[in-house]
Amino acid sequence: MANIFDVAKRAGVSIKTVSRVMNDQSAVRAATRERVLKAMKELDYNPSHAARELRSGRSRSIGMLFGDPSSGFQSRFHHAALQACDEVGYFLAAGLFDERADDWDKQLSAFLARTRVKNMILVPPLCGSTVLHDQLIERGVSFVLISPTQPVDGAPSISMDDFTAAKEITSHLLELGHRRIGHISGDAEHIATKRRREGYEAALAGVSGAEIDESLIQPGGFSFDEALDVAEAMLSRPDRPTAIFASNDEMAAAVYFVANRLDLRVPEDVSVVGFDDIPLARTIWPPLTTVAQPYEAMTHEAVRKLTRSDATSGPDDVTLGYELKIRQSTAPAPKR
Amino acid sequence: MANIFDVAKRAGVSIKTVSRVMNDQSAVRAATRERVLKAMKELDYNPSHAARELRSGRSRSIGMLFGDPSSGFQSRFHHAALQACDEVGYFLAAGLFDERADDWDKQLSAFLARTRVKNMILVPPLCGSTVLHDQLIERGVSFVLISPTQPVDGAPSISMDDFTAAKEITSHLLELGHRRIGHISGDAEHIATKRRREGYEAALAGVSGAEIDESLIQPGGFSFDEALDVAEAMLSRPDRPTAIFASNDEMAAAVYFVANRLDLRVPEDVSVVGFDDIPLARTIWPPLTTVAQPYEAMTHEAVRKLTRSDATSGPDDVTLGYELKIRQSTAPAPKR
DNA sequence: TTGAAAGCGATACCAA
DNA sequence: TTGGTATCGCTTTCAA
Repeated sequence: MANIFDVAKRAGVSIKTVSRVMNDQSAVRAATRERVLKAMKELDYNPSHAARELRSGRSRSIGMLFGDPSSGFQSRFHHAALQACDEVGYFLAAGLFDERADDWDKQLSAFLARTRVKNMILVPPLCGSTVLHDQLIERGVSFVLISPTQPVDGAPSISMDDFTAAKEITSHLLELGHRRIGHISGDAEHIATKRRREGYEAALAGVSGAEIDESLIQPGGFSFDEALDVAEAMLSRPDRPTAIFASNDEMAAAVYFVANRLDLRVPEDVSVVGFDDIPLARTIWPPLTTVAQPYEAMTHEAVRKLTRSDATSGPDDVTLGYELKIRQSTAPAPKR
Repeated sequence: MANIFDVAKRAGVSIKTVSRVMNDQSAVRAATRERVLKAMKELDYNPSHAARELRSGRSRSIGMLFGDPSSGFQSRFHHAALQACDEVGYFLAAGLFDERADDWDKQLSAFLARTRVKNMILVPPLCGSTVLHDQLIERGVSFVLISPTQPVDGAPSISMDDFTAAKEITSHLLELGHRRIGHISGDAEHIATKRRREGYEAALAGVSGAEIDESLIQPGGFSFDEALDVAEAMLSRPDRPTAIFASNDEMAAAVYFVANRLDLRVPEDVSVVGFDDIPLARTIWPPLTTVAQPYEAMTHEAVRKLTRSDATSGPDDVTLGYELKIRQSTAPAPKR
């Protein structure tokens, strides 16, 4: 495998010039740069990332921590991150992280020590831990938050417009004639929970017959298991809602689950909508109407923020668009 | 961050001795080793993997390629691999791989060039590509196959006992009184497809009334979308089966999907069993009876084979145990 | 059993 | 705009 000396020799320059070309430094004449580039291509040159990392002290990896393995949410981010890192020639250093463990700070230290990453992308639910943020700041690790619980000083955040999306999907339900619409909200600490709930309430506001009923809004912690109980309670009521908006797809799956157990049909007896568009959403019956998060765009933006030297470019906090996926879990409200 | 010199100084030895201790080389007196270990701990020493890699020319990463992002199957392997690599101080280099793309050999070259991995774990469906194997062999990359399509010379393989598991889960159906049991098989090229089908046939053999009906055995390519059509055909027959054994969970989900569309109830009208135990299996309604693959054990074994220097230890091909997960998608056969 | 010195392939400082 | 050379932290060879 060719190294920098081979390239330098072939291009008739010094290794330093080759290095300059690789690192996009300006002080190289265009003609020289071309020669070097050509030599690299001809030799199928690939810089040794070990050597670059060793000498520069900078890691060319971006860290990402994963928790619950069953979350379709995280695997979509993983996929997007792999893509985004590829494109900028970085590596993705994935780590496991058990949020429920006591020694999570040890886990973090070990991860940082092993990988030496200096840049991380934090996705929910981990991105909400202030203790985690403090540790990272203390260790001089930069990070970008995706869909964060709350803003963190000095850390850019990337989100989608949860409020509008929630409002829109709730309006979809209203247009179908639903007036009693339940909401299973997420983890109380997460800002998306609040935004989605607000969107839901905003859609309801002013629609006659669709007044907000606090008892129809219950927390499900973004968890399938937790939502099971909430859905059970909601659907067992004599005045049960004709539609339920779950704050994520896993909780929507829990609603399906309970509906089936109670012999209610989706969407004939109860319409269900979710949020996220994880793979599950199109695999269950009926295919779930939901909001597709811009996983790819969010992750690309995060990687860009972490790798662009002109860190001042663009605003610190970015909000990206979503897509409403109308599938078959919603139908006109049943007559009573 | 402490380096090897700091450790050497503190332990009162040369850096070479520290290196020996790190690399588990025998030629170090026990007392010396202890001193070095103590110094490392006190200084919270973490060797620079960049330096080790650079100098030794060996990559400390194990490569793993991921295809279809929606596969719960792959995300379970990813999780297991992350764990297993952690334990032996290796890194997981994950790569994206589009099997349908024409330039997949370019993708592979790029992956190998960038990461310089010399060890890979190949999981389905990628592990079946002979072209991939040839490329890897040509490039001097060692690999372990998990649940391979077919044996590859010189590459150890790790599988589970597909035959017995399939036989057992089919027997479960027989015990419930089912006699017409459909089978949606997997990708024809994959050996697991064959083994599972054989297990299914073996269970049926000799059970009166449960003779094999070739028209009840149809290929679904391990794919949700493909299985949709097959399930539709099978469940639309006047003499439709009372139970279906799908060769993986995603295809079982497709059976649920179609059953619902046709107004058949699972398990009252048709029992369904799958294979793999992906996260989906317990999230859909009713929870799917399936075979849990030993993801963690398989992956650990693969990592062990790749990292243990005593490569001769143990047989080349290993078969691991599975677990039957009886859930609620199976019920006694309906009377006709 | 231990140590001295060379060198892996880049980057960075200082000169030219 | 370009090049020489020290250097990052470790492993390896050779010698003691």
